[in-house]
Amino acid sequence: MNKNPNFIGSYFYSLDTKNRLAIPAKFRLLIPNGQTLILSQGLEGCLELYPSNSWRLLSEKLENISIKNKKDKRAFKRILFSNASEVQFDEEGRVLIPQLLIDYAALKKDAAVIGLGEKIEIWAKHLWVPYYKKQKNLFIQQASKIEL
Amino acid sequence: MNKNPNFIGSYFYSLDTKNRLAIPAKFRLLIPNGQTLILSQGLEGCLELYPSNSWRLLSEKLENISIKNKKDKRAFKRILFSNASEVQFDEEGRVLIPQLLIDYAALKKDAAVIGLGEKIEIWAKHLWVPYYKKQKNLFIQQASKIEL
DNA sequence: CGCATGGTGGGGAAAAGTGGGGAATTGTGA
DNA sequence: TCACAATTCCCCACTTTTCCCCACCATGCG
Repeated sequence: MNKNPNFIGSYFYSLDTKNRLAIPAKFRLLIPNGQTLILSQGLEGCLELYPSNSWRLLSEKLENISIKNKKDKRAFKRILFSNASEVQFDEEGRVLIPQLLIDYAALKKDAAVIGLGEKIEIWAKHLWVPYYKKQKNLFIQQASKIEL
Repeated sequence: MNKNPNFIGSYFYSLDTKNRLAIPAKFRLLIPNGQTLILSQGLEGCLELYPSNSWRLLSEKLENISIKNKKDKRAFKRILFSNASEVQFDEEGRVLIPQLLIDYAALKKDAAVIGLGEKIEIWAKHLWVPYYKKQKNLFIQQASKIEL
């Protein structure tokens, strides 16, 4: 049951006035009932949503990174943890997004929810669309070099 | 039930005129009812708040730590313990912070409460914000090296 | 059509953070 | 021993946020 989830696909949903965002039913089916999720800042201005297992794996990985300096290591952990937040589904399968993370990701009404295997990314649609367009060409170039 | 707590996330609360500081409800839920907490000096000018279990773990760790100089070890322990203070929640989930520790952490009205797994750190906001900004870059450099 | 499912929206109760009054406690010095 | 001041603690009150619940509507499918 607790196999690694495999989130796939993109969905365009809307954030309501109470900062709630629906998570696709297909994704919810991959998450054990009642389990909490970790919502965190991602790279390129998106948010990352992890089942708590996956986040634990990630944070252990990050913590074992070789940072020589203990002081840097403490700083690293502080940033990692302070950017994250525990969230859970309401009865309708939505998640309440903390204001801090709304601001970070510049979320307005329209949001994109992207399945990326073990994690789910959440983008402001106005950021996702140009990013997608720009990267798509790059993707095609790269793909032609790669054997699939 | 008494599993290791796992405090996650950052909250910006305010210290009132009676030196009381709210602890996030999400954190309180992880602490058995009626349990006292240990508040002590942390590194980089913050305060550390431990559930008594975590505090016990910390002091055991401290015993086994290898500091060549025994004198340094004693000194470190003295500072840590002498400034530590037992605190408990009032009816509203707040904690009274002793004047000594207020001064140590340069706490003004605005405070940041950071969940770091087994412990909670408390920062003066005016210290946390620049610290956060500065360390975030290091974090991004490290994080972008990691594949998940 | 009729029913089930999935996303959206909102009312309202409950919880959470903030502030302060005032009693109880503690400590100090006369 | 007493008086006084400072501190701590127990309440209560107010505002905002969160959460439970229901209702609506579009879609898909037998």
